[in-house]
Amino acid sequence: MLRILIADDHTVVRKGLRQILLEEFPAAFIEEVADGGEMIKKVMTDKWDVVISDLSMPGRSGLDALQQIKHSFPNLPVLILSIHPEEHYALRVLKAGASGYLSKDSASDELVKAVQKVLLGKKYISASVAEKLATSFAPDSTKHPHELLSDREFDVMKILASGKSVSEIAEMLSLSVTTVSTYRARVMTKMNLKSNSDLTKYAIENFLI
Amino acid sequence: MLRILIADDHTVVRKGLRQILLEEFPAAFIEEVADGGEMIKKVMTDKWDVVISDLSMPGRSGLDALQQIKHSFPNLPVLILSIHPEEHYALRVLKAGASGYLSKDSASDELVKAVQKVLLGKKYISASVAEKLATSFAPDSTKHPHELLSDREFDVMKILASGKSVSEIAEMLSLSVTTVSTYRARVMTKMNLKSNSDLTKYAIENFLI
DNA sequence: AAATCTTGTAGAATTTATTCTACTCACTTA
DNA sequence: TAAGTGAGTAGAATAAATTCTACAAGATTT
Repeated sequence: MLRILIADDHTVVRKGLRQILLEEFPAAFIEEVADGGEMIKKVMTDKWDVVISDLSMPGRSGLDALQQIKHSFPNLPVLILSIHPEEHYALRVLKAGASGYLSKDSASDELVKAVQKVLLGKKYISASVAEKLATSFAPDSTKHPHELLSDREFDVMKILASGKSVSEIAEMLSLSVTTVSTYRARVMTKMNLKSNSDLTKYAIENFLI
Repeated sequence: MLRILIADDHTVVRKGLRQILLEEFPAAFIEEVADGGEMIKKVMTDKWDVVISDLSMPGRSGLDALQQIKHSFPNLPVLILSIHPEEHYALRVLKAGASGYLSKDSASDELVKAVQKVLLGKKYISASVAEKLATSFAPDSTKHPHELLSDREFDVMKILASGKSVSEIAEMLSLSVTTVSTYRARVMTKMNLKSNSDLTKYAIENFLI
């Protein structure tokens, strides 16, 4: 019998997952837990065919729990679910040993497909994650993206992240605005971001400001 | 027969809600829609006893749709669901005419209780929302600058903080770019900030994004 | 009831930012 | 050593954002 463990702190989401899975696998035995700690416990005591876990749960996070599970049961497939768009976490999650990463707004059939795939021991990789994966083979991809920046680019990046406008920066550094814009464009390409606010988020997360 | 309309862009959440409601109201007729526009359409064409809607959906937001619904059907109870903790949105949502505000991590029985209550024409107010309500009558209730913003301004502020450009927002909300710029200017004045990155910082610090 | 403020909306004119291209100089690499 | 690459810099053309103004509908205050 197919045994599926669901871990998510939202009751609504657990019920929804259960429902979707039961429609496809009517004979499955499905159990639900609400946080990472319980998930670990269940994984240790019972046998499962697949675990579907939220990434961000109270207490021990999904990622943390994932690593621990993988340590004890390297062959147990774990699908990670998240409210975050794929681009931010997918890589990190796959590197930690997950068999797939799905954002919570995926359609039901995507979930079902993913489960079927990982049950065969394969990985489930969506198109956008695949792309991300491909670029991650670039030679210097182990560094933090901001380490790719040249000095001037890095300067401009930090000042932008702090909230200054392109023309203020041009004034501060005695450069043409177009020069600053060029730096900005290069920064955005290298760091794979779009807006100044993305920069601010990045800088905050990485303690650059 | 009890007729319930569910609006949420996440399939998983819709299924979960349906499941929880069916357990309590086995005879209920439940329909699902995935965005604010569809919700409006359904509300206009059919008769419902209660609407349960997500707050943040693509396209027309839940708040926006709520106001339109309340305009046409002042007596149709609408329960608003959100992933955000109650304190930030509850007041705004209730003021817009919702019958209750629940965060998505509420337990199933809280949802059921809320539905039962609003079906009687009453409001569902959780303890923490009640407290918030009470303090909102205190004279000094403008601690957080963002509470000064109008609904539209608040919408735009959040989207800006998340990194979207003015023109993307205009597109998303079907407004002129100049309108969005006007909102932005008003937001900046009211919150006494200068750049979009300042907004991002603010939003991160105040858990709005 | 009248006067005043707030909100939602946008146009015209203007300011700012971006793109695309390009040039020089230093530094690698075949 | 010749050729290619990356960094620092801008200009012209274009695109995006802002400002200032305005107006109607509601809400609030006097």
